[in-house]
Amino acid sequence: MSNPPAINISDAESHVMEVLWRAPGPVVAEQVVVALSESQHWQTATVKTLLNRLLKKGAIAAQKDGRRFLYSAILPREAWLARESESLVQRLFGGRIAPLVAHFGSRKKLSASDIQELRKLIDEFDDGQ
Amino acid sequence: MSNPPAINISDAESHVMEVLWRAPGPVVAEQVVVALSESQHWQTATVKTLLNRLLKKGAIAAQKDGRRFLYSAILPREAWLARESESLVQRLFGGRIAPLVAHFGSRKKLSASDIQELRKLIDEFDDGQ
DNA sequence: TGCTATCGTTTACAGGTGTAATCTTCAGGT
DNA sequence: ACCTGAAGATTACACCTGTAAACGATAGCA
Repeated sequence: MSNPPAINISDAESHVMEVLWRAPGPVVAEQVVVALSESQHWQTATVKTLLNRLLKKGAIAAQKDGRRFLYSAILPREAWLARESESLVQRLFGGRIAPLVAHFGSRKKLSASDIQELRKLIDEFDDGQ
Repeated sequence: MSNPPAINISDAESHVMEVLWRAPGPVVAEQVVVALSESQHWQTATVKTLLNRLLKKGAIAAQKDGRRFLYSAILPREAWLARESESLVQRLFGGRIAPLVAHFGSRKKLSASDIQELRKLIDEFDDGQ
């Protein structure tokens, strides 16, 4: 108990994080803008704001490289996924995923290969312990 | 295409909605306060603010009953669950639930009975089509 | 050495949220 | 016919978000 204060990533910020997570190494602001130019079309200024907010939150780090900065993620994507998904499953389905899966299934969101994949997973869990 | 504008429910608001969804019929504000007094300990005024915001958003309805109002949900819980869970699965796992399930599994969040339940579900989906 | 293109920094600004306090109205009791 | 207490309505207010524009510093070119 008494975890580190828990960093909150807003929706817009998460797009920036995704770029940093995917990048093989530290990136400069402009690279983020370019990487996002397809999905989001944000001004450079917008991305810079987001980078600064993430910095302030401690989700990313910046190291000076001459006149500009190289940004890299500190918060691991895994940790973020864990918090986000667990909190949603908690809020919406009382903490159990089966109802979530049921929900998806009943809305015909599952293809045959999804089902196959799920079955494999479950088999693994099962003999996993 | 061109769905109704999509009602957004904030976190605090969702607790109020849960009360309305659970209630067998319309309820007055004070009942909501009481119902929430365990989990949240909000002042009556806070709950009223939330009820009004939900009204303005069209998520709930109010019918006059003497000097007070009876509130009831308009937005179906099902619709809300659908939007919320699909958007999270989209954002976090590219729209597929298998990785979400894998995630939970790898974090040892699944009990034996969870696994059993999941397996049953999947079997159903499978011959369901 | 002065100008400009480029970075980062600061400021902006409206709308949503969490969390109420305060104001207004009116039904019911004295 | 008042007063009071409960309901709803209005106002508050700080922080977070989305989305930038404006400002300031400075490295490199002319």
